[in-house]
Amino acid sequence: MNIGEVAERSGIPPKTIRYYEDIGLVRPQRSGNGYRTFRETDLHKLAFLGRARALGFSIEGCRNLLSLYEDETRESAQVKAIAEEHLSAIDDKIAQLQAMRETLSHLVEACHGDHRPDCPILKDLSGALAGCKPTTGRSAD
Amino acid sequence: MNIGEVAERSGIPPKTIRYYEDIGLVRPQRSGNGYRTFRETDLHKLAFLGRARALGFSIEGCRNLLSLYEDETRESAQVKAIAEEHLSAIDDKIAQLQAMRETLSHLVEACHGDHRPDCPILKDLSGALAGCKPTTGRSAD
DNA sequence: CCTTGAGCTTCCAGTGACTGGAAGCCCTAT
DNA sequence: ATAGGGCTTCCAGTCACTGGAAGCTCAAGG
Repeated sequence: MNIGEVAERSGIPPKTIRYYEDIGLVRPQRSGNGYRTFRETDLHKLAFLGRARALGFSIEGCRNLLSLYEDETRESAQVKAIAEEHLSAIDDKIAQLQAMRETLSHLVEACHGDHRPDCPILKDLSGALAGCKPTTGRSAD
Repeated sequence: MNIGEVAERSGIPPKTIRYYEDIGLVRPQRSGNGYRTFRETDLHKLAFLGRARALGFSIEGCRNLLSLYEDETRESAQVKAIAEEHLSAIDDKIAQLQAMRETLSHLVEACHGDHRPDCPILKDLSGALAGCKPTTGRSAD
């Protein structure tokens, strides 16, 4: 197969496939005219990479998963460890995004969104403490 | 103030502050020796940027927010629009991550994580359909 | 046989938002 | 005079591609 066909069948664009070759994730052969020639196993590998990437694994994670996949002496614990590490990274990201979401959605709700300049979003960004009534001077530090 | 002091007071590292100057987010003055000189307003701006970045706004988003902040003729609707767009981007990311999390956590649960090579995580990545019992011989190809 | 167009090749540059490091100037203290 | 720390600039690297230019190859049509 040429690169166009693997691209279509694996769902990975030609550019990316070339990049994957560059960084040693796949090693297609070459035919006489210099074109890359992919076998079914290459296609399989690329599809594997596509799915791993879709699950958010980094390229290095994919590389490790792929080498475990091809290693018949692997222990599933190794795979699980990689996956668990990634899972916890995902959880961290979700938590971080949810914290942002929390703050931001409150601010958005509080903003009138009209033609006047007053804006609690900008007020917050400029350093005002949210929900802080200007009572008797001494506010939080 | 020199860069070190603003860095400490704004919580933004010197490198990043220089970068922000490069891309035109702040314009500190220069003293005779070539050192950057920051005023309180610069510090304020940097703190603003720090908070906006912490909420996940892109640099361009920050630039827009900052220019609205400094624009007395702004309409809060403009600010709200930026924030809402960002909020929806955050929601998209959260959804995407949660979808990954969902799949991945099922796979991790299903993996024994022992010293044997059998691994549902790799099986899934290699293209097997999840929950597909290999009943009477005819398995997936 | 020639042309045309698609498909392939390589290489270089850019993305976002920094971050690290090198080389060198400035300032203060000893 | 020297040592150090802080400041300056510029260049390169990160991550995972993506776009584009210049040029070769191949199959089909005239």
